[in-house]
Amino acid sequence: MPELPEVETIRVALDPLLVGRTVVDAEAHPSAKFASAPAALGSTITGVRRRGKYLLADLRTPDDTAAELVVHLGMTGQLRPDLAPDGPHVRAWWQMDDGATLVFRDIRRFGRIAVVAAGDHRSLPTLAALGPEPFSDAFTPDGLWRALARSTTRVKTQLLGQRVVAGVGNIYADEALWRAGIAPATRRVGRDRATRLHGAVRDALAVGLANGGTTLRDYRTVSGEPGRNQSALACYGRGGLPCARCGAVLRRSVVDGRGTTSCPRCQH
DNA sequence: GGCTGGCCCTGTACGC
DNA sequence: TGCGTACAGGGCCAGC
Repeated sequence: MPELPEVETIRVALDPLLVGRTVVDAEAHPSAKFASAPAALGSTITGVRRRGKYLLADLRTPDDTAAELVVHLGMTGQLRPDLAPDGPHVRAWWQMDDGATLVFRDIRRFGRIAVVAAGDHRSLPTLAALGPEPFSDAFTPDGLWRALARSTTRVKTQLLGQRVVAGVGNIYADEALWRAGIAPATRRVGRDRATRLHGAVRDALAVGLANGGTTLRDYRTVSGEPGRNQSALACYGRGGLPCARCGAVLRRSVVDGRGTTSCPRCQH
């Protein structure tokens, strides 16, 4: 499930392959989630950015206007130049003027593709309302505390909601809450705990980024390699195993419908 | 306006 | 071996 570290790893690899290239052919699955991919036809890619879990390719269209190709990888999405466009689970592809073809493969079809006018994210409400980037100056301990205090929703669900901070999914939410010593179902987070959580979010994401992302099943880098962060996880997916901090058995539970692992002793 | 829960989607694991 | 069922979960939306 690609979260910020996985999407950023993909972005870094795609940037040199795509910037300066013009899309000369494209095709998409008829589903409304993917059907607008060919709208990038004729456009030149001028940059590849990331916002939260969204990849944004800046486009200069044939009539010289600015647009964006927005890609969300969902749970099983991959962007690969080494896959055949007619292969299984391919939902879209774009052929570039250098002959390379970027293929979007998405087994479960939870991904999404949109071509929009630059900055016009009205058709993507989560992107439009995205919170601060976790490594930006806009993400502060005080801002996180205030954002969390505005709601009584469980802290893990708030992290997953993308509004208090962008780019955190189920894996890194569990990891960050474990690092901060906060129980995932907590509804009230005070200033001190928000400060701990702020650092923990950054730390968990930074480790994931340094390891090229977490591969549990489907995530692959642009070159098809798995990430290396799965062996660095302290909490997510380790239910039934001892907590690396206190030795208690990590507990598997469901928080607002999401599978969750936490330590019953050191996460309060 | 905030919150909750259901839906989408398909491969895998598991029980019978 | 084959079938049916549960489960995984990010984003969106309807309903309260």
